[in-house]
Formats: sequence, structure tokens, C-alpha cells
Amino acid sequence: MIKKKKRAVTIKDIAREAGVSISTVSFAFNGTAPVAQETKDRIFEVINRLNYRPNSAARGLVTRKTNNICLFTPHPTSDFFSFSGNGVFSDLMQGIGEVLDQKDYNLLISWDTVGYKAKTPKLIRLIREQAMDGVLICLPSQDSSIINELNEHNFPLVIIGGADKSSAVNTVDVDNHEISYRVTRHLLELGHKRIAFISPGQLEFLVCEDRLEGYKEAMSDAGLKVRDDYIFIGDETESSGYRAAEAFMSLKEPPTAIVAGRDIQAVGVLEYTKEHDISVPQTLALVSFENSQLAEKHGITSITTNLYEIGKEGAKLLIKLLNRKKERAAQNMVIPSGLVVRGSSQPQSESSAPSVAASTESISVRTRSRKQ
Amino acid sequence: MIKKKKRAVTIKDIAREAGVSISTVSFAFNGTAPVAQETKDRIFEVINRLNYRPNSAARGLVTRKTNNICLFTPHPTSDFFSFSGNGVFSDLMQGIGEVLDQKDYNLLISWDTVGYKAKTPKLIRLIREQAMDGVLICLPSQDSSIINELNEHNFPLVIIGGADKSSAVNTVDVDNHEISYRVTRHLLELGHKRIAFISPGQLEFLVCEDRLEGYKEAMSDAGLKVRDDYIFIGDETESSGYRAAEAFMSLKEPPTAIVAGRDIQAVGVLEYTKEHDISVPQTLALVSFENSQLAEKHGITSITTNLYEIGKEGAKLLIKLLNRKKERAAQNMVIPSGLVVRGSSQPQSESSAPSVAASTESISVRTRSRKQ
DNA sequence: CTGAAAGCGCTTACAG
DNA sequence: CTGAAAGCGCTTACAG
Repeated sequence: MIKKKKRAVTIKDIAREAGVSISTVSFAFNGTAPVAQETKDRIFEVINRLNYRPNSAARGLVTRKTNNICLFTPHPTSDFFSFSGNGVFSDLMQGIGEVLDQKDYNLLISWDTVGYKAKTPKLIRLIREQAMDGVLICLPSQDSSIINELNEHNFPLVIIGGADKSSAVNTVDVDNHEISYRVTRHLLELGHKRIAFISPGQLEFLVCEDRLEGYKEAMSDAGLKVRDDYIFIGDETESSGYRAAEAFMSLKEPPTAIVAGRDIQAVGVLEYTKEHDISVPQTLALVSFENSQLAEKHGITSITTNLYEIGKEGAKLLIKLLNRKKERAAQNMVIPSGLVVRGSSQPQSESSAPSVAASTESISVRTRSRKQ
Repeated sequence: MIKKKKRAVTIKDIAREAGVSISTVSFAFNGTAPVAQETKDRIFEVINRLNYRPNSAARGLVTRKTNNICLFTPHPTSDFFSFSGNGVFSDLMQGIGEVLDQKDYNLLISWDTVGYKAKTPKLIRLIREQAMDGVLICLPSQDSSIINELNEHNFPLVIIGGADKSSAVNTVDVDNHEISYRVTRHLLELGHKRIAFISPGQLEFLVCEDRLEGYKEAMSDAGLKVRDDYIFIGDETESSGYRAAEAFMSLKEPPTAIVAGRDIQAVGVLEYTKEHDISVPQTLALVSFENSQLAEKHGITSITTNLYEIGKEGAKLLIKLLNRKKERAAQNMVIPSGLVVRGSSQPQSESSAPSVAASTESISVRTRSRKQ
């Protein structure tokens, strides 16, 4: 037996060893044409003995499939992902990873290096090189130049998180407008009228804009005026929540409730109330988004924004797109959110007992989709 | 002008449009053979106009290069990565990402789905399909079956984080043994003799084993006995730190200092001391690993374990390997760590003033490598 | 059920 | 400096 070093085993090796043609090997291996059981057995014996796997480049060249899907997103430590306390980026990756693994797709990552709304040479290069079959985009705001390039080259695309519902693109996201409305509504139902809002980040981010709008709409619908001094643009730091609280509570007419844009901000608010002996929820009620461990730990009422589910459903949708022959209308999938009520927004009549979770939907997250 | 829809532009299109042969296009594009300036200009005009990029599969088939490097790691939300408070996984990805972006490599991710020390079909498949040029492994413990397969196929490999120094593999890591020794030594120098240790996780994890050994060695070197009841196997939760403190402080002879295996555990310890009116550092001194935001926030003395640097240097090393013709001895690179002293381990003579950082090496992280 | 042949889009000797 | 040709390892009509 001659041992060749290093060279990878090819379909020719299998064919020779099994005494058949390479087409037969291909047919057997892929189950793409009928092959006699006997020869099939012979072929697979050799395949397994030699640990044969088709070279991905060669196969990709003819099938025009790479089995790679690309995730395009800001760097993991950028402020888009830097929600302390909760692994937003990890959750997203986990969701995507689980689906791709199961479907035998590989995950290729391309960072949005140049900052928001910037040109994106790397992704564009990958598109033109046809290095993947489809792409998953997760950006703070929509970049139409990428979307156009993707469409031109017929690359299936799903936008996850921060989806602009108005465009005819496949999206998977939480409905930030709706959940912000719901969270504000929760405070209104507790009797609050002076409700302030902290934006989770700059308003250029779609998530932030949507949450602000949801808050405003809830206020208007309740017949209340939206006051500019009740709106604070925060960021990913705890201290931005602290500063927001400081600003609000220094007003002549301070709010009786705050909608924090994210849990870490809510923690900042609590820090302020502790320092200034403001009782929560008696004097100041507090609700937030994310429902991360932080919210649980500090007894903050919060609404879930499940990045894990978003990643998972996004990946699923993309794969479905890849295996579809005929085009269909773009789908906008919304991941349900559950409001988890805790001590920070308990009705005042009830005792301020340890946090109580009272949510219907927070566990069983189902997905529904609607045509656009 | 005839507009063809959808078909990607190939080297043939460029050749036809520029009136040259495809070899000349290839030579010009890759700068791999001299081409007359005039024809070169003509070719590049067409290339730019048509946005040509060589098909990656076709190119990969002949060059045997994919420009992909694969990261093999547990799922991002697995307990290996679930250090709350700090984005270990994000930091790692960030470091890797920056280097690869700059060098025009793509990042392919393969999760270690089956748990620790398990068979790993996915990675093995990618190896055999030759879907990448090299791999970066980041696992809680070494898996020799993978390493063997990698070697068989001549795949360059770098192990980052959790590296077993004994084997002849390229590694990049913090020296967990040394930093644990250093951190314990710090307490010894403050006069402590009864020092307890909380393991950051199960001892099967190399990181944990190394840190425990470093602690033990420091104790022995100081002529102190290592007591079994001074060792607690913690995990990634805050409460494991709390429970460790509880166990230690209930001993007949409680320790006067604790080495927490990670910052989140140190926070748990502080929670316990607060509840039980134990003054830190007077009655109980505390040091930890990671030097995350948690350590800073709570004034905990901690030693840096820079995953960002580890990722970065790991990626750099791997790329160096890829571009090297002749083999060289395996390299073990250690990322320097800096001890950041804060209030939790202040010498008792000094006032318990707000945290003071006193570290020489924590900022300027340089790398040195040694042959093995 | 099986094989010979073409072709995917490139790179790379080899001539000239 | 440029072109014709072979070949990378596969899949897929096309015959038989």
C-alpha cells in the first residue's frame, strides 16, 4: 500500500478504489441518481474508510452554493451591542448559531467596520466574490446601498433587529413601537400621568426612534401632552440613567414614572432614587426594556426583547428563502414580547413586597408572521 | 449595449470587453506577471466599471486557499463564556475580528455543539471539505482528537485561552498559573496567612486548574499549608461567590483574605460581607481576576485577563503561520496581565479611601513569545 | 444503473 | 508582454 502524504482525498480516489466512475460516486454520495445497492455499498465503504468529503470549493463552483451565510453587524464591542449586564451579541449569535448548525450552514462574519451608514467594502467584496448564499443584517440603521447591491446580485437577505418596517425587505424583529406603547400603557393604567422617557440611545438608531414613538403615541392616546423636558436621550451606560433621573427629578414638576430605554438605564435611575431617598414605586414608578438579569436582580418591571429568538427566526427565514425557487413577497416577522411586572411598578395599594412576576406571554414565545 | 440580468461578471467578460486573453486579465489583476501599462489601464477600467471580483470558489479551487479562518468554540451563551458583567465572548470576537478584517480574511464560526471533550462532527467536516485555511480553537479543555485531525490535514492551528502549555501546539493565552500566584502573593505581602480560594469553575477547565495551582504554589512557597476547607469550587454566578464566602466565614478559623476566581464571584463575596457587616478589607481582603467593569465599580483588586488581546494575538499568529512556508517550532505566547489594586485589598494602615489603581503593566500590553 | 465528457471560473506553467 | 491550454475537484446532462 502506498501512502501518500498530505494530499486530501478526492472523488477520483474513491472512484478508483471502488472500481467505478466518478459520476457514479457522485450519484451515490449525493443520492442524486439511482445506484445499485451493491455498488453503493462498495462506494460508501471506501468513502468511510478514507474519510472522504467533497471539496467545498470545487462543489461550490459548479453548484453555485457555498453553504455559508453571512452575518453583517457592527463590531461586538461597539455601542450598538454594549448593553452591559446582558449579552445581546451573544444571544444573537446563539440563536443564529443553533439554526445554522442544525441545517449544516456555516456562519461567515463580516463586521461593519466603518461605522453607521458608511460604505462597506468588505461585505460588498464578499457579495461580488459570491462567498456566501445569503446574508443576515443586524445594524442600528438601514443602509440602502448594501440592500441595493444585495438585490442586484440576487442575494437573499433578512434584516434582524432594527428593522425599518416600511421597506419591502424580509425582517425579523421585536415590534419596538408596540412594546414601548405597551410599557407606557402599563404605567398609565396604574394611574400615572406625568411619565418621562429615556431613549436607549441616539435617535438615529431605529430601535430608539421606535421606542420613543411608541411612548409618545401612548401618551397622546391617553389624552396627555408629550413634554420635551420629559424626554432624555440616554446611552448604553448606567450613568445615563442616573443623569436622566437627576434631570427629571430636578424639574419643577417631576414625573411620577419613568420609562427607561433599557435595563442598565433603569439601574442608573434606581441608583439615583436610592441616593435621594425617593421611594420606588411609591414616589416614582419605573419600567424598562430587555428584561435582562439586571431587571430581575433589581426588581424592575421590564418587557422582553428576545435577541436569541430574533437571531433564530432570522436564520430560519433566511434558510427558507435559500431553498425557495419562486420569489414571494417580503415577510415581516415580529417576535412577541412579554411584560414582566415587578416591584418597580407595583400598584401602590399593594404592599411593596419582593418582586412579583406577572406575565402571560414571557415564556412561551411564539412567532407569527404577516405578509406586508 | 446588451444588458444581461443577474449573471455575475466573470474574468471572461473582462477579457472580452478589454480585448485581451483571460490570462492577461489574471496577471494584471493579481500583479502576478508583468503587463504593459496601457493594457493594464484598459483592463482595470473594465474591471472597475463592471465591479469585477474573482469568484471565490473558482479561485479557491486552484489556489487551495479559501481566505477563511475558522473559530471553534463553545456556544456564546454556554457557561464557558457566561461571565456576567463582562463580555468575554464579545471581547474575544472583537480582537479576532479586527485582525482578520485588516488582513482580508473571513471569519467562519463553528460551534462546539456537543459539549466538552466530545466528538465534533461539524469542525471535522469543515476540515475534510477544506473550507478554511486555518483554525483558532478556544475551548475549556484540550481535545486531542481535533488536534490530530488538524495535524493530519496540515491545518495551521492556534489555541487561544485555556491552553495546555505542555503540548507542542501554538498557543496564545494569559498565564493563569502565574497571575494566580501573583494575586495570592499580593495578599501574602499584605500580611495575610489565612487565604481562601474560589475556583472560577469546575477543575476540568484548564483555566480553573491553572488558577488553583498558582494559588497553591504561592501558599506553599510562603511556607503555608493549603487547606481543603479553604478551597471552594464556584461557577459563573454571583451567588457562587456568596456561598463560598458563607462557607469560609462559617469555619472555626475563617480566612482573612479571599482569592475569588472571577469578578462576579468577588461581587457575591461583597454581598455576603455587606449583609454580615464584615468590613473589607479590614476583616476580609479580597482579590479577583478579569479586572472587568464589575471590579472597577465595586472597588475590587483584580488582575487583567485580556480576552481582546488574546483574540487579537491569536489571529495574528495564525495568519503568520498561514504565510509561512517552512515549519517552525510551536510558539507559546503569553499575554501580560496587570494587577490593579483597589480598596478591597488596601493595606490596613492606609485609609479605606476610594479605590486607587496602582498597576504598572495594566495598560501597555506587550506580547512576548518564547520557543517551547 | 453506469460512464465519458463538458463545464463551473479561475490560475499557472509553457510557448512565443 | 501576451495567449492557448491544462487542470483544480466537483456536478450534470447525455448516451447507452
